[in-house]
Amino acid sequence: MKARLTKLPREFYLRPTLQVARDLIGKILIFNDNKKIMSARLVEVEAYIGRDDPACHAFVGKTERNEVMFGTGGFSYVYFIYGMYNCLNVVTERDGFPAAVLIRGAEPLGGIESMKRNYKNPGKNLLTNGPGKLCKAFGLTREHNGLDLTGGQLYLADDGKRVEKIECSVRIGIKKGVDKKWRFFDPASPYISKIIR
DNA sequence: TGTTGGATCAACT
DNA sequence: GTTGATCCAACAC
Repeated sequence: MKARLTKLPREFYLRPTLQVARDLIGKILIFNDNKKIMSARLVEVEAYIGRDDPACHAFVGKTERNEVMFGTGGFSYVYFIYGMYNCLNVVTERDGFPAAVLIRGAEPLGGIESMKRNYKNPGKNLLTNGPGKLCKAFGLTREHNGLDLTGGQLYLADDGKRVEKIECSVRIGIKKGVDKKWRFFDPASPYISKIIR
């Protein structure tokens, strides 16, 4: 726990999306909301690559909503879905290439009390084993769209810990492009949203 | 200007 | 296993 955190540099996000997605497993997501700092270790992500991915928001072209995905990597893309939930994405690759990594699941590390307060409905359910829940726990909304992940408010870091095994599978909850195995997760974690191969 | 459907979650049966 | 909650953006007219 005393391991030194290294904030991921811009270059990390500018690499091929699938590589970034795989490397994000085991990294730490940190969010500073002016009061408390919350952090969680990523255990599940999915890649969305505009060019040949019909499930990606950017597939149909650039719009006001997905604008950030077309920009330079290393920015947040938060969108609202199903009228109730936000999902957090990390934009990847260079300017003009639309791609992002959806954060689906994470293990809470710090600021758990803040997460519970944000979530309001503690219950026996896990706080962060799903994209919508994760955003609710962190208090992320569309207001956090387009944040620079190399800044101080929202960013990702490496604590030097290596995940023993990373598995991949088809993505979840989409209806197009389901043949692509672009979901990466840590099979040893209880915080993955679902087990599929 | 109106309609429709979505990268979800939780509460039911 | 199925369904309701509920907002925004894309598309058709």
